[in-house]
Amino acid sequence: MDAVTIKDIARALNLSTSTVSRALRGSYEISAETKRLVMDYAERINYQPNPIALSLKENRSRVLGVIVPQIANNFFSQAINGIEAIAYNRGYHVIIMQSHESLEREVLTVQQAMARRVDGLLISISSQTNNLAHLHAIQQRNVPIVMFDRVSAELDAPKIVADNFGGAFAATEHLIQTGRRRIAFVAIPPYMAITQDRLAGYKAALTQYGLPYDDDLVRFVGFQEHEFDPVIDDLLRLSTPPDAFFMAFDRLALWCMTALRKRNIAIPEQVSLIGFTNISVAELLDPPMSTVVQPAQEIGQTAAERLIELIELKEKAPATSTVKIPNTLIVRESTKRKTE
Amino acid sequence: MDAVTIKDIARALNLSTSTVSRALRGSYEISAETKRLVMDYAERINYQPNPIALSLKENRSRVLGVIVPQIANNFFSQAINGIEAIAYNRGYHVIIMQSHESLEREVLTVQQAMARRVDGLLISISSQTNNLAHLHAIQQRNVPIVMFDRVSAELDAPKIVADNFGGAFAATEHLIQTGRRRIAFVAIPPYMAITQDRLAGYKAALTQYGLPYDDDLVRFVGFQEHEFDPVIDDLLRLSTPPDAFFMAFDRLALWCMTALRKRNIAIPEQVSLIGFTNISVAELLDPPMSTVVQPAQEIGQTAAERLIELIELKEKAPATSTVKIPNTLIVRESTKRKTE
DNA sequence: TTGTAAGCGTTATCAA
DNA sequence: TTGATAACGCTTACAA
Repeated sequence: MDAVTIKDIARALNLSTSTVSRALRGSYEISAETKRLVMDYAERINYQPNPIALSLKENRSRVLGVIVPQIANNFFSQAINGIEAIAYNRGYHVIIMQSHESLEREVLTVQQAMARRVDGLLISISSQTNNLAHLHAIQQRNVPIVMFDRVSAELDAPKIVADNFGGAFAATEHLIQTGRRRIAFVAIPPYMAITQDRLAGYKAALTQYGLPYDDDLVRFVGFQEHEFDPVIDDLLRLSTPPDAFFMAFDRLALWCMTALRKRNIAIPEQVSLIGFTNISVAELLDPPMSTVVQPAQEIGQTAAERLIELIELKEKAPATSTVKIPNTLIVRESTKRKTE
Repeated sequence: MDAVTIKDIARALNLSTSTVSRALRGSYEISAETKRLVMDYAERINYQPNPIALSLKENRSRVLGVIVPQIANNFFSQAINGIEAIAYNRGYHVIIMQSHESLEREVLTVQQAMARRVDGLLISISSQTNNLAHLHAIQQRNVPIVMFDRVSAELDAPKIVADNFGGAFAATEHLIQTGRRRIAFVAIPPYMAITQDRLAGYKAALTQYGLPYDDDLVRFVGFQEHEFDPVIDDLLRLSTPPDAFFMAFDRLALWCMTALRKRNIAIPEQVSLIGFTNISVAELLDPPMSTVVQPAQEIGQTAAERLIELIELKEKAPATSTVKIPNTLIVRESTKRKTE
C-alpha cells in the first residue's frame, strides 16, 4: 500500500490537483463545500503531505543539523534532548552527527550536512578544532549557524554556553567559604574557550577573597585517563599540597574521585572535591563530590530556538551574541565541613 | 550563493542536463572526453547532487527513523552511536525520536516518522507499550521495522537484544560460586520481555546449582526512585535476609548501591552487589558493584545492519529472527570474596 | 470558484 | 554519443 498523494484525492473527487492543494491549505478562494469534501476525504484515506516534495519546491528541508563531538556523553545527549524538544515543536527534524573530537571528521561531517541541505547548523566544535574554515564556508552559503557549549570567538555566530566563569567563581568561592585555602584547579587543554572562562572564574574568586594565585596548583591534562594520575600525584607532592580539588571538566571530576579513593585520601576530611559535571551521574551515585551542574538541556533548547529564529526570519547578520545560561551549584558533604 | 545544480553545469558547458547527469554517473554511453569535461567542471564548482530531488525521484529518503524511550540515557545513546556508525557508512542518515516511556507519544512519533517518509524504522518500545497496532500499521505500508533491546513477541520483525537470559545466568552463577546462597532479584515490571528473560536466567542458575527458588527474594518496582527504598527495607527484614543483591536493571543497580550505603551495609563484606548496567558508569566511578555490561553499541550496529539489509533487498518477510548479543560480566571486589 | 501549466533537481525513456 | 521530454508530489501564477 503506497502513500496517498494529492493526485489520488483529485482523481477520486474529480477535481484538479491544484484545487485539492488549495482546499487542503484552507485557501479563501475555494468554496466551503469543496473544502469540506476534500478535507473529509483526505482525512478518511489518511493523506499526509510528502515533505520531500515540499522541500524540493520550497528549497528547504525543515531539518536541523546537529554536530557534537560525541553522542554517548551525558552532556551532549542531554543537550540533544533539549534541541529535539524545541525542534519538533516547531516542525523541524534533527539529524545528529559526531565529529569524534577530530577536526578532519568535523569537516567531513559539515560537508555531509550541507549535502543533505540542512536549513541550519548547531555545532559544538571538537577539541581539535583550531581552524574554522569549514564553518566560514557554509556561512557564505547563507546557512545559519549557532554554536553551543564548545564555541569559538573566530566565528561570527550566536553562541550559547553555560556561564563557565560564574560557575567556576561560585565553586571556588564555596571552597574558600568552607575554609579551604590551597585549591587545585585541573582542566583540559587551555586553548579551549570554556577552559579559559573557568580558569578566569577561579582566579577572580581567589582575588576577591584575597588568596594568592599559585601556578603550581593549576594543571592541564589531555583526554586520556593515564595522563591524569601523574598530575594528581604531582599535586600531592607539592611542599604545601592542595586542601581542595576543583576539577573543571566532567570526566576529570570522576577520575579525581577514583584517584583520591585509590590513595586513601578521605573526602571531605582531608580534601574537598568539587567538579563541573552532569546531573545524571551526580544524582544517581550520590558521590562525595559537590558539583557545578551544567544546564545541558537548557543550552540545547536555547540554541535550537535561536537557530530556528535565524532560519525563519532570515534577518541578515543578527550579530554575534553570546547567551550564558547559569549553572547550578549542588553542595554535598564533600565540601560542607569547615576544616579550620 | 545558492547550491549548484546540474542545470548550471549544462548551461556552462553547453550540454543538456541529461548528458551531464549521465556523465556524472559515468554512464558508458558518454564519450570519455565529455565525461572528463563534466567531471572536472563539477569538481571545480563543487557540485553536490541534491538528495531531496533524488528522494523524490526514487521514492525513498535514505533516512532511518530511530525511536527510543529516552536519548539522555547511557544505554540508548550508546546504541544510537552504533546505529549512526553503520548508517553513515551505508549512506543513510538517522532521525532520532523519543517516546518518553509513553505509548501515546510513541504512536505520534511513529506517525511523524512515516510522514517524514523514513525508509525503515528501528524501535525500542516504551515500557508502557502493550499494544502494537501502530507498528503493525506501518508494516502494512511495507516499511521494514527492526526492534532492539525492548522488543515484543507480538510483532513479526527481526529483534536484536542483549542475551538477557545468559547475562542473568552468568551473574547468578558468579554469586553462587563466590559463596552466596540467598540472592535477591529486583527488576522493573514483569510484563516486559527483558525482565522475563533475566528472571528466567536467574532461576535457571539456581536450579543448576541446586538452590531453592524463593518468591520472597524476587521483587518488581516501577521507574520512580521512591518506590525503591521500601523494597530494599522489606528484603532486609526477611527472617533470612539476602546475602547478595542482583539488580536486573540499570538504574536499580545504582539506587541499590546508594541504598546500601545509606544503611551502612558493607559491600562486599556483608552482601554482594551485581547489576545490569552500562559501561560508562561502571568504568568511570569504579563502584563496588560487579556488572553485566550490556553491549549497547553492538546492539545498535547489528540492528542498523539488519534494517538496511531489509530496505535494500526488499525480500518479503525474511521472517522473525532474534539475534542475541552476549553481555560481558565484569567482576569487581563487590563479589570477589568468599564469605563462607 | 476551479483548472492548466510551469517549476523545484534529478533520472529514465525515447528519439535523433 | 547526445538531446528533448516526462515524471516524482507539491505549490502557484495565470487563465477560464
